[in-house]
Amino acid sequence: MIKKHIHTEAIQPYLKQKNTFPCNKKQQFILEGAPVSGLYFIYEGCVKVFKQTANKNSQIIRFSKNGEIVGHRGFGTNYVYDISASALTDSILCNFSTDVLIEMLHKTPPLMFDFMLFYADQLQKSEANAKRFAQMTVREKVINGLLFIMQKFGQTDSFINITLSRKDIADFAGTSTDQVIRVISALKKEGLLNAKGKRLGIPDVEKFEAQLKETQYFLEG
DNA sequence: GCATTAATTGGTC
DNA sequence: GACCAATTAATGC
Repeated sequence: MIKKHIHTEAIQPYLKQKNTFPCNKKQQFILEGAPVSGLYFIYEGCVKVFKQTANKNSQIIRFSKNGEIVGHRGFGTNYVYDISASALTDSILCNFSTDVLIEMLHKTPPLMFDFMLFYADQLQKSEANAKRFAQMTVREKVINGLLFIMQKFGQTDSFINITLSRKDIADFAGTSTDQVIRVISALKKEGLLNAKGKRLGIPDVEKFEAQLKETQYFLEG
């Protein structure tokens, strides 16, 4: 979204004010409850956005990859971040301070417009999301989650282009690590899933999708 | 290579 | 389906 505008004349001065820094795998760069420090653009890599829940569990809200932004919810009226974010792979991030961002948006209406579309889209997805979670079986949650991850990060040679821990998959699908492992090994036995160590892959997407009953569309996008 | 983490399996409630 | 314990595999240094 920012990328699309990156060559327009008007925003060049602001781009100089961004702070680019590397973020290694597992490193957390947004802490829930911490004061907002602007918005992050993912220049390279993959990132997860999550929320801590009561015990020691967490819920993964969404994944982001290069070209996308994180921390946009802290922008505007919020004083502190209501989510945490950490890198899933070694990444390169750009931080735009809230001030710079505001000015940039004011001076660049097309960018502002794209931001608006982005927010509207996010809202729509999160509403669609909320409905569908409760009545899914564990197996369906896991299948659904894996499908989404595959769709988002893509697959080469029948293996998904990212390696997530079983815990991350569980946090995303809304189950426990135990359950994820059990579903995965069942799917493996059924020949619906490739698994080599931590790497997973879907050999036959159609067959895999067919495991989901009726009204199941993907999470997010 | 060793030490720490993560994955997996099996069992109990 | 949640929780725990024991074993084994993967990973970091």
